[in-house]
Amino acid sequence: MNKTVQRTVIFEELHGVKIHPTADEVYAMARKRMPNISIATVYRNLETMATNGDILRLDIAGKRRRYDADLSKHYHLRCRSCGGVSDISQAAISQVTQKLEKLKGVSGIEGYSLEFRGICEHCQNGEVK
Amino acid sequence: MNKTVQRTVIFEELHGVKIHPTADEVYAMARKRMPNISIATVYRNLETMATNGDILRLDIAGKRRRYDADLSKHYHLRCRSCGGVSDISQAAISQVTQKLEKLKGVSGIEGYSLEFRGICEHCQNGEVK
DNA sequence: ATTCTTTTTGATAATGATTACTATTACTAG
DNA sequence: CTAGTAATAGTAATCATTATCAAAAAGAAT
Ligand SMILES: [Mn+2]
Ligand SMILES: [Mn+2]
Ligand SMILES: [Zn+2]
Ligand SMILES: [Zn+2]
Repeated sequence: MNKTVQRTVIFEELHGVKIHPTADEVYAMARKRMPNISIATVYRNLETMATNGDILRLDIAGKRRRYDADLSKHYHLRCRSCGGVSDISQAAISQVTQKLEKLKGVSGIEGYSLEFRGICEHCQNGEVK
Repeated sequence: MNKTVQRTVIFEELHGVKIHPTADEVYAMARKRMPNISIATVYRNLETMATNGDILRLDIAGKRRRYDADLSKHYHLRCRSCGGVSDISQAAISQVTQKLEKLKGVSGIEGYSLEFRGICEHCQNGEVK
């Protein structure tokens, strides 16, 4: 992992925002400091950083991929209208959801999805799919 | 919503399997009964049925979209290795997860994702993004 | 500092899933 | 049956992401 100006700019720009930007949005931010940076460089580095655990990759439900420089454990609220992502702290999550159920009209929260990840029975047994 | 043979075939094929197929997989199944059916027809009808609430659309984490004819409330296990989806009943879910944490080696479950859906503060206030 | 080796970049092409388009065909009400 | 509407087959377009690759930059070794 060599140090490059591009890498630094991408990392810093991602750290400077709270909007959980897409690659395109990071690209737009980076271009202001580095007009010749390539969109491919942005995609490539965001993926590398995410793989290395330096940033979070937010892969959700058919929408564009977003990235998060905040590595602390927390949850996200995705807006059905604008597609944006905002944070929900882990500490607040259970309290919030219980209260939200009772406070109608105060919040737009409409539901949540729970997805388990792992290795299925077939793969555990080495069967071909 | 007219009745068409294609619609019936797609619906029946989806009901006949437990694998939560992708559009491609439904297409492959449907072709056996109707060799000239178009992939576009499969995509179109699966989307329409999902929108109408006749089937479930399983949009998960950057993977291909899958569909489920089982409308009962239940959860899914997605395999990291093959990408397949299998069911977890709602009744079993909390018991299972607690027990799985203690039974190492017996299950491949490695984590889960929780995503909230709703309208964010900005959109609730009618602000442009 | 100079050369060599490896990594990274920028530009662009390719990919792959989904969606859009359109002329033709199938439904369905009357 | 016929007119009017909806759906289909075939294919093109879209769009986010990946892949490719020659040129440039970074790091290591002299
Ligand atoms: Mn976050
Ligand atoms: Mn299911
Ligand atoms: Zn919003
Ligand atoms: Zn599997």
